[in-house]
Amino acid sequence: MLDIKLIRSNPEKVKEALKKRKEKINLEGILKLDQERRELLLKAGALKEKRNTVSEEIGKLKKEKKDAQEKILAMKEVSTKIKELDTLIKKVEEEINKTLLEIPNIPHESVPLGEDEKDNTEIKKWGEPREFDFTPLPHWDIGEALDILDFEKGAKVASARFTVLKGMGAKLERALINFMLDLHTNEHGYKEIFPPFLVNAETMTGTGQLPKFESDLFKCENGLYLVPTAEVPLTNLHRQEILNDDDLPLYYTAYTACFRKEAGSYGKDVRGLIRQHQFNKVELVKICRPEDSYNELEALTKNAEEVLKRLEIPYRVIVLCTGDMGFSAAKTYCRPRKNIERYHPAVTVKIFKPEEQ
RNA sequence: GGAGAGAUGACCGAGUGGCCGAAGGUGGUUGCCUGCUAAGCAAUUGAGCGGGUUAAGGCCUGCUCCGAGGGUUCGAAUCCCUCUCUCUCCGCCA
Repeated sequence: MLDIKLIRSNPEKVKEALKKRKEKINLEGILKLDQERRELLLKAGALKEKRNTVSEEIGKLKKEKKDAQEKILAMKEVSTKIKELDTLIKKVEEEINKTLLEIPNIPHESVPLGEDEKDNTEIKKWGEPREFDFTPLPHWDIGEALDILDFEKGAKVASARFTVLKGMGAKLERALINFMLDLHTNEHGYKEIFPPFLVNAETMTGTGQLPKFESDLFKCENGLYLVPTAEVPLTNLHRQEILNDDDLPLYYTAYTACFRKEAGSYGKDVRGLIRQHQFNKVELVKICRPEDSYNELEALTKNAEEVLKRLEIPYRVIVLCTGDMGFSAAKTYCRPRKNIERYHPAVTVKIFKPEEQ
């Protein structure tokens, strides 16, 4: 969420950012509300000052056993007015806050301008895709053939977009989680965290999932939400805390299962493990000084790339354009769900060999 | 689920209607001292939101904040109601 002060003092910059992101949000409205709020604050403040001083006088008069009735009556009226103003201020503030939560982050200047996926820029490619002298099968066929993936059972015990891992498939999943956590904790200096998989609404708001993207989340009856990524509990570990400069930067890594409703994706990626309601992820989060954040992002991306290098999976890193970035991002190397893009022989050949399309 | 206790500043901890943004201590910062030495002395040290002023650092000023929200009152950390969280004991489940 952007600071209202930034918008107030630098409206052109914010307008520019919104334009880049293809967001149609009217800043004039919020600026007017902000102005209104400050005017009301001034009025209420003056009345409160009066109430405070006169109330003190009343206290003194009473102590001296003098009559204070007149002043009490006058203050009664003032109090009523204050109450009215306070109610109004609260209403205006709620309105401002609501609008602020709808405004996305300002893109970093290095982010390419663009509309959508097709305008993302590739900045790095690693590894040679393997050559096959046959047509490779997609993972869902191989997985079922090996009896390590079972999509039908997933649908049976839960629903579509759930998968049961069996035997070596389950072991492989567990091994990958351990491999990544070990790598990031032993060699990259991250602290391992095991956070709750369910979080409250404040936490979801802290990372920008709420209020705008509630329909993407699974919500429990008691009001808690299933985490869509470990980023949510990790970044919220320090929500509304003032961190000591000496303690920065903080590097956290965590495994969680991730839960996403995938609303509006009917018919997309219906096969295989690409778009699941539940999947496993090892997340990297850094909390650092603002001036260091872009360097830290570069280092973090390298840490993530290391996983793919060691697994010998060819990949490419793309920087998302302004139109394709996530709501609260200022710069991203990840598309949702794809992160650093890997080479899947049967699925992503085109990305790696565009000339053969 | 039942019974009880509690929530105050970075931390500990006083405070039951006006003189409390809040005693005292710890910690932090600054200065002094330098043969009682992992010490002593002194000063200083919360935040948010506004307003004024300044080239700026800053300075002046108002309001709000004692878990959250509401209420009583001229006036609430202090009284009343609701909620949340923490702790202890009992039960239940595993």
